[in-house]
Amino acid sequence: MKIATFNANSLRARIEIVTGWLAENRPDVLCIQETKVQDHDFPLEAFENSGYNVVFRGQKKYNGVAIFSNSRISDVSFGLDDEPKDEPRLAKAVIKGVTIVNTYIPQGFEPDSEKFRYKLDWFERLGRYFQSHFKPTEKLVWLGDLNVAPEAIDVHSPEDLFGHVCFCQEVRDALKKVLAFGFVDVFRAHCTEPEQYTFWDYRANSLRRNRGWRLDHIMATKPLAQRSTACWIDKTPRSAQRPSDHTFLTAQFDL
DNA sequence: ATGGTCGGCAACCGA
Repeated sequence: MKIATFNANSLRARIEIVTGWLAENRPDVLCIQETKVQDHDFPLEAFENSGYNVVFRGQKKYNGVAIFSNSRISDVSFGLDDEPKDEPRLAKAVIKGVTIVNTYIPQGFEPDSEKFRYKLDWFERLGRYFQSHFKPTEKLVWLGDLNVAPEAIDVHSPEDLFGHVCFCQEVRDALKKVLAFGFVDVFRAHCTEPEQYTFWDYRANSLRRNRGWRLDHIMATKPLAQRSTACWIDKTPRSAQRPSDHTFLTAQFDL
């Protein structure tokens, strides 16, 4: 079973990238973040002949999540339990007996901002969400744009970025606390190499200089992680009309 | 050098 994640930064702007990648790679599940489309404008027609079902929740301009699958999608819900639920940031579903939680975690703006406090709270609330709905012994995947680089190896310049909202100690501790539920970082379980990035800022020519970050993740509970056989990063083709600043991250499970 | 570039969507916000 192949499970993948991609931050689209507008699904409509990158529809050919997504349909093309699906056709070529045929994952069982593809989770998307930052669809940036309201539900009544979701580009369903583009996927009509793709062989994929899709569930989604969006809003105007920002955020938005979607789950694609070539199998039946059941037990669908959106958002955290308490207010603000942030439905366009969390999609949950069960596919082939695996529970999928697809999140677009708030980016956090700057360390001294209200938005960063909101981000840290979001991790706390997500930790409670996992505790109250699931057990670490079940087949559960938490994936998406988590907006955290877990370790120094996961950013291009750890010394320079230590105060950043996606790398500072507070946010890494917040991530660790959620992972303590019983999640394994599937990519790192298979690859310990440095410079394995999933995101490059559009600004400052960061892709050319490989000034990247590993912010997109596939976390799996131990029983599931033990069955993972590979995990890899596909860069979106820069030759595409509209390339993306994020990659497709895929995990393969022997299920 | 504390900038830069995208996307949405119509003046800036968010990343």
